[in-house]
Amino acid sequence: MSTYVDVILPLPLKQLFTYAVSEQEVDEIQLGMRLAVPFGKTKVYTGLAVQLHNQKPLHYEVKPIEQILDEAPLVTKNQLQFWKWIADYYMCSLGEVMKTALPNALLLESETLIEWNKETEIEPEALDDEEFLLYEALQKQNALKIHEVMQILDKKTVLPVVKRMAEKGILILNQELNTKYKPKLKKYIRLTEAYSTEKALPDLLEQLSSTPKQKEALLKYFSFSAKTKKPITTKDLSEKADVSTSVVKALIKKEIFEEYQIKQDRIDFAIAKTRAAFQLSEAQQTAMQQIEESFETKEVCLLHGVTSSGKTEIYIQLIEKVLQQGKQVLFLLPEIALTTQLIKRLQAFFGEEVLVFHSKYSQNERVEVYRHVLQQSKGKIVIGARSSLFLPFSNLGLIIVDEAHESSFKQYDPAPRYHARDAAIVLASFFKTKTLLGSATPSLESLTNVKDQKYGYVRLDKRFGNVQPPKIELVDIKELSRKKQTTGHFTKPLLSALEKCIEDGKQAILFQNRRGFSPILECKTCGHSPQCPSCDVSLTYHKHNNSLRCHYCGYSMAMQTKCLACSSPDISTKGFGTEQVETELQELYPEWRIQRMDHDTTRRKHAYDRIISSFENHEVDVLIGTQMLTKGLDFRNVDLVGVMNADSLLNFPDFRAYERCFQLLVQVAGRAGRTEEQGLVLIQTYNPYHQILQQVTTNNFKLMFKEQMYERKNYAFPPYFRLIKFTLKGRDYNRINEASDWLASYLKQSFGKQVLGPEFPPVARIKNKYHKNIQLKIAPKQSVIKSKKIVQKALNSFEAVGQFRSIRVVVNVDPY
DNA sequence: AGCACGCCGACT
DNA sequence: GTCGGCGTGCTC
Repeated sequence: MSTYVDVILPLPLKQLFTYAVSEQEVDEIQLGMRLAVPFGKTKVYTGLAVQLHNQKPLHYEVKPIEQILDEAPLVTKNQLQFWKWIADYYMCSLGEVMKTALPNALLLESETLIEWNKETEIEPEALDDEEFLLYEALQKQNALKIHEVMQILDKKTVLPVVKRMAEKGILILNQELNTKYKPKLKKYIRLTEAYSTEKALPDLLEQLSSTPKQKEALLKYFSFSAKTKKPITTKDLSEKADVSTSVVKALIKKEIFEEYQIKQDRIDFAIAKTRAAFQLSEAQQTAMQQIEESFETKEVCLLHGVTSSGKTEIYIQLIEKVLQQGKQVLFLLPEIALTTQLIKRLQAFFGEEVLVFHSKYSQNERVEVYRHVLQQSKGKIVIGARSSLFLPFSNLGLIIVDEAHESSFKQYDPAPRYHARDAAIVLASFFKTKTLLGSATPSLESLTNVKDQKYGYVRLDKRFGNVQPPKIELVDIKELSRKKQTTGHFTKPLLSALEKCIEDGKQAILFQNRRGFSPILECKTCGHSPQCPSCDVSLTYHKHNNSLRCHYCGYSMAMQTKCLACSSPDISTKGFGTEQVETELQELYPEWRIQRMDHDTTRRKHAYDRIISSFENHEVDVLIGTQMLTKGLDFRNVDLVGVMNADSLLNFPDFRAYERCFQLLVQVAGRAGRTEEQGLVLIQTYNPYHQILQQVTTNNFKLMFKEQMYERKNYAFPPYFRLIKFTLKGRDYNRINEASDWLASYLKQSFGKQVLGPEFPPVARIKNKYHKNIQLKIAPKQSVIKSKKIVQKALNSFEAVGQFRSIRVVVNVDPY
């Protein structure tokens, strides 16, 4: 008989924890269920049962579990296997994976609630200041949480005070277990039991003969429920019977009707599917066949299709085939592309078979999607951001990763720092199924796998309906500026092209890869520029609220009119962002309708949709934006795309900068001319002869690949070598230096020259913590598993050094 | 991660 | 002299 259960706790701790279970509980517990368990002196956490056994732990007292939270497993065997792979490969704990994998509302956590002890008589005069403050607060509110007490008393260590009061019997402390998920309930009405038989009916009508409106409502109720067999709300009934709601309320009062509640879906499924038949073009059909052929021998296929080549139609056909086999489909997209047209198209076709899952959903909504997937009750197709990999699929038949080159598929913070594209392939293999990667600008990694015959490859290089690719031209800012043919940040060719475009009744997109007004403010007298007090960066000027802000920690201060160092009023700006582009253009053309789309203008939930649809409806002439513009948007009426400054993309201190610049520019260019007329793309730059920019204008993907691969090989970077990046963080500058030197030399014992650094990143201090990086390169011939074992050993030894306890090490496998 | 315990500087 | 800061260690 098993009497112990091992659980995963949603904490960054490596081990499992063992709890005692009673005989009765053993029968109820299945692996994959959640258990509420006590942890430490006060806390209760949600643990996940992963093993039942009867080996009594030797070195500690075992605590019993508190409660079983599920009636059936919430996490499947497949998921657990996937969690283990993620934890292993990305070098993090299972607890961290659990925290990412389960919707937050399923992870309850206990919270100490502080309540007034009503039994004890209190004389407010006898209380000290802090006690009185709490007394006052508890007059207004029944219960306080610890962090609320912290705010009221305005200090961090409140527990001594609270405990003292609890001992005196003034306060009661309660551990509140909050089951966070709350189903949404809606009130309906029905006949009470006394009247729900046929016999009671004549009696009832007789009783209501003197109240015609009530009788009318009752009759309408009968006809409605006979016809539809559906529940009805008070409001609906009163509308149907054309009486006021008070008439229905009166019937409730007479106990003829009663109210009851039904759980509601928060997510609207009321989308009718059309399955409008469409014909694939010849090119699409060939591509489709090639994909299916490649799936016969290979696990992964890369669909390399230029923008608007009609990849979506191919996806739809493939999904349809998988659905016919009764299997599930996972469709992964970068977060930002999720609110767009693609979803609408899939929903229009598949209707309520489509479930959407992304970060703008509330916690409760996510639980509902999770449960639908688990029970396979609704929606066989899940469209979601990277975290939807963790949904409880049981019967997956295909994974599609669209825009597979997107670096946002890599999670950066917190752990697990997984890459959704790579993890998707592993997940698919657990289900013995296939992965399709789609992109207009595939990553060098994926292309290398194609070259090595690991992936299949299908090319779609004709735009759908034979739309011509846009004409791409470079504009030399340096030369034009010498000839005085620039206005602000606009060159003359760009302005004339804009004018022509707007005159023709078309729309234009301007791309500037920086938000805000201008990144750096500089005093012309002394050269000082305002810095963030807790990070090593200059503050960015934001014009709309006249402030200076730090993009790292969010610190903000009012814009200064005088230099903070020398009080000179002569302040100038360096560099420029979307806000400044907007201002300049609006000043030049006051009559144009200009809209900005960046982090700042899309913060609210529907802001993004609103901007997109107003642009689609041609309520806007020029759209100015950051990267956000490049993600899968399909605008029909755009004739011109202008890139304000391509150089800012090239000058990143990162080995992927050129690749990324190429991808970004090709993606931006793809927004132009998606109808019959050929679009124009103008790229402003100081380096028109730069090889990458040349390759963009000639659309020379092959050359770019060849050259970049040569560089990667030369400098031993991915895809040839694998990378693991270590970031050490700590408040003490000297300590961080010592610690990083220690870890680097430890690693060098095994890896020699393959260890780079330690080195301070460009921004060495963020939120008052110093950062220092070490990079480990793993050669193609070296075993990744063995290397990771050595790394783990190094990290364990590092943690054992007492002096380094205050330093956190972040491990990032395959960093982006 | 959170939380308790324990050791030192800024105030009554 | 105490209170409250933070470094250290532990959690089944």
